[in-house]
Amino acid sequence: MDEARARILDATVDVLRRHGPEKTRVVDVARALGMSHANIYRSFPSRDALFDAVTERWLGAITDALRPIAQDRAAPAPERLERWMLTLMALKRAKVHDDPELFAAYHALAEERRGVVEAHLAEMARQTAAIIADGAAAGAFAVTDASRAARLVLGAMTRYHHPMHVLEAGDADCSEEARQTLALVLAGLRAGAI
Amino acid sequence: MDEARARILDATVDVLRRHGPEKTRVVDVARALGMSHANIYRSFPSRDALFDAVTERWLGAITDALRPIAQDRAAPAPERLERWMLTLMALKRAKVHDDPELFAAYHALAEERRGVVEAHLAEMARQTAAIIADGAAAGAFAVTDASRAARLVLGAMTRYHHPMHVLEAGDADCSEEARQTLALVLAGLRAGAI
DNA sequence: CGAATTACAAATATTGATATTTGTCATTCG
DNA sequence: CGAATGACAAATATCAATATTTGTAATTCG
Repeated sequence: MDEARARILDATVDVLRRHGPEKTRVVDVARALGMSHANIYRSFPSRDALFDAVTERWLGAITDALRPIAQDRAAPAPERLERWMLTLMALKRAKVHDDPELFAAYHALAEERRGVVEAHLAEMARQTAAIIADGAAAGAFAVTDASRAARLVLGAMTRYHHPMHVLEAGDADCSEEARQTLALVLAGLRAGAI
Repeated sequence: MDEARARILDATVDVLRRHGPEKTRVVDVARALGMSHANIYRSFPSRDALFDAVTERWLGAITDALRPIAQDRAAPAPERLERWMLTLMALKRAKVHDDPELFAAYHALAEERRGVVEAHLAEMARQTAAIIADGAAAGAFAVTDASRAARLVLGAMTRYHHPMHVLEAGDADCSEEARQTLALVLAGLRAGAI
């Protein structure tokens, strides 16, 4: 059953890549799998739910890749936060570079799935807050509310990780600019500017 | 002639407000003015040029409103930068609040007029750089390249002034969050983090 | 003579008749 | 009996015929 779900999700991504989200039909997905479309509804209650699941899996892969960095309590927080952020950017940039169509499809998909995206952003904030809390405990940051600081850091870096901006940047490498922006913000955290 | 252009621009904005950019026809604008559409082409070479002019005027009003702040060399740079940024946000928020349809129309319009938007962003960067340069001269910022610093500051604040994000935020007041983010960044500039 | 219009071809949008898709369910398959 | 399907009504999408709009140029208006 769960195996079936995964196969359907894979096929859906294939169709999305080729046709974009607007023109991806669940009949197309069924055809791609050589099954009747009714069979898809055994795994997913609706087209919307199928698309939600695709989006969730995509965003989940990102937070999964970042989690080890967020949890690597051995490394100093400022360095870890930089690594986390640059890895996030590199992940997205690689996706745009490898398959701009698919990235655009995923982005368009996510635009309409506010709930899924909110949950993703919450997890991103949780990971960032964990790093900042460690930094505060170690005396690297003069921060009392790690969650609030995390929200500020993610906000300040939106320009560099939001899919829309990543897509707009295309192949341009913004990592140096992002690194400098983060350096400014980290200096603020260190100095206890908030 | 220039008077005619202004009247046409006003009428275009009216139609845009009601119909959105997608469905705004130059025939509609002409009808709204009680003239033949051919007459519009005496003032603007094409529909595209008309829309460019509308966008330019909109964005110009914003930079015009901010310029006095950028040029107020009496005030200390950090304070001035904060005032500049919060004014920018307040301007946009007010526009969204007063007439969300129109703001969305302007935003959609701007999305397709890269050239006009680039020029606007360049002017924004120029104003920001002027403030930062003053701050550097006065010793408030440890910054050698004011233009680069300006780019970083605007990038870090994208989340708070980019029309798309402003539109998404709707009526929510992000100014406190923005103020804190800017405080972090300013601390970085003060500390010479770049 | 400058300001505006009507007239027009090419490009674009609208419409409504037709075909496809979505989601459900009773039925078949193994 | 669980897994999959075919058949179906309602909702959507497609498509081609029709109507509107764009941009130009020749013509009228004051």
